[in-house]
Amino acid sequence: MVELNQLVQLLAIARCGTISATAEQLHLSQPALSRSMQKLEEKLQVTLFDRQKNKLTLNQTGQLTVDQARRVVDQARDLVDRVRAFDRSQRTLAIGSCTPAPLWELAPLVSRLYPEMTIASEMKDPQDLMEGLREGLYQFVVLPHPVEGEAFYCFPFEREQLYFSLPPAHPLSGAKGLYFEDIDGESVLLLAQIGFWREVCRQKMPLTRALVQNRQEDLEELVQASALPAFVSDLAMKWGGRPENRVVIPILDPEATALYHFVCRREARKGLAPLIQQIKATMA
Amino acid sequence: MVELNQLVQLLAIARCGTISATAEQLHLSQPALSRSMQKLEEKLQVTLFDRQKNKLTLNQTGQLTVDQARRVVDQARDLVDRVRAFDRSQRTLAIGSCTPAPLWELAPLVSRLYPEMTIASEMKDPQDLMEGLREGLYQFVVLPHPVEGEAFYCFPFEREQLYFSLPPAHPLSGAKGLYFEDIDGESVLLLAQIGFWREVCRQKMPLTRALVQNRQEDLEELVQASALPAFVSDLAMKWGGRPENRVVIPILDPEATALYHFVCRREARKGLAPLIQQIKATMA
DNA sequence: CACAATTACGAGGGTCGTAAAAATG
DNA sequence: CATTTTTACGACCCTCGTAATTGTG
Repeated sequence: MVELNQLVQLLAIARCGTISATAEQLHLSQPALSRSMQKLEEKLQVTLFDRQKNKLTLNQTGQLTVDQARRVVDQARDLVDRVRAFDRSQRTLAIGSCTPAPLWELAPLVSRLYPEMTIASEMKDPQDLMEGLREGLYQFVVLPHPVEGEAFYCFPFEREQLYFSLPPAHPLSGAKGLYFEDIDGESVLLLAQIGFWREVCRQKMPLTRALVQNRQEDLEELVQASALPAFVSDLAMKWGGRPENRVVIPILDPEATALYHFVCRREARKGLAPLIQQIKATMA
Repeated sequence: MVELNQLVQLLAIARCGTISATAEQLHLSQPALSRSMQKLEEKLQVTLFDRQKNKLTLNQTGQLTVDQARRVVDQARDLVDRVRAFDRSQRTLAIGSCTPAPLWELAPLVSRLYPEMTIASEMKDPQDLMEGLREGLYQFVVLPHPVEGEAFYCFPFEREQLYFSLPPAHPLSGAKGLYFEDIDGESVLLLAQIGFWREVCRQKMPLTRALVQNRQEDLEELVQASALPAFVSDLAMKWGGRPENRVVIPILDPEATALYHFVCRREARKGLAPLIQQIKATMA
């Protein structure tokens, strides 16, 4: 059997032209490379080079060997990449969610149940999530609606209620409840990574300009420093506390309430059984 | 870069099941193989086996690696085969001929002109010869007819005349010339390796039973020991002498005369130029 | 004379086999 | 107790680098 090493060296020679230049590029001495190619020729029982004392060029057989070697070496490299990627995918549990809130509860739960796994979470549109689930990109996803069909297993597990966060001086700060359209048209402070809620906001408050902040801290500072409306939710307050110096008013539209559904492929249900059991026990 | 060696060993383990059995099959000690797989895992930065102190089985990543390794190893083996085959084809000059006679003259000529080449000659139907020429199986072929078309280079270079070889006691032994049909119906002695002539014989003497001999010596002995008709040709007599105790009578049908044509692919003409020149000089 | 390739030779690293240990059915 | 895997250790081979040789532009 030929050595991959020697094939790589042969490819390098085909690139560089001379043994000396190649040896330098490979961090090898010329004699070593020269002998290595002689060994390769012995193994193949074939002459690969035209040797003219001073000059060395690939002959026709050598050219063919280069072509063949390229395929083998590429495939060997692919092997390494694929094996590592597969191994990584074996050790990672990828979760897709339409909003951040469910992950706050789910992530600790998952990492406690599968301590050897690395948890990867991602936020996407519900549509992309379903596609990713079909392709095996996610072990499970969280959607704001149920999923029909034999191919999937699905159950609701958590509810999130959206609120307006208004400064006390705001004209509507005394209301017991508000609708999206009550605030529509005012500029609103928004966090970037809110997933699905971003779309709800666009739909229900088409006239509003969203002042999107990438970082949580920046948002909080602006909430304190400005008189602009913002959003919070029951889950956000549960994990992050109530915003200071703000009145919190529930939004009465049905779109302001999301019922999150756990969705996985039917085949994956068995492997996720302990997690599913735990979710149902914790959140029911 | 992984070692092909290790991949081969991994494949063997996948076949044999245990390290011990595999080591024996590979003529290796168990410890050596065990360490080799550990090295492979280190190289890949991946765990390939479930180890249970006493037992060792491929895990999922291992299975994937086996699949990938099979492809790489197969391709590496193909490389060796293809390179050797190509190298051999570079050093062999393959001639296809429809009958043996042209080779008697051609073979020495070719081997003198290309002393580093090994000469391979083969006898086939004209149809197969043309196909082989197109596929590159032959550098050139000898046909009993010209070939049209831009893709080929073709010229006639030798003529062969067929004779009946009859015992003096044969009723027709006094004839100055004979036709195939004069003998048709009699059993005839024939040599196996006469290529194209065999077909001519079948066409022109449909009633005759051919007593085919595989070896030249056997034929000669039977020609002497029997009263059966046989064939010779001017070329055969030129190289092998006249048959003893036989009268030789020319066959008058036009099919009993073959005009041999040299045919090569147009692209190959340049490489064969010295040979073509020599043939034209010698045989014209 | 600079440069390219090959040959000669000693040093170092890697792989092998034997021996021993640990664990299982 | 036989079987399987892993660890320990010494021997050997193989490849590497340095140095020297040969040949070319």
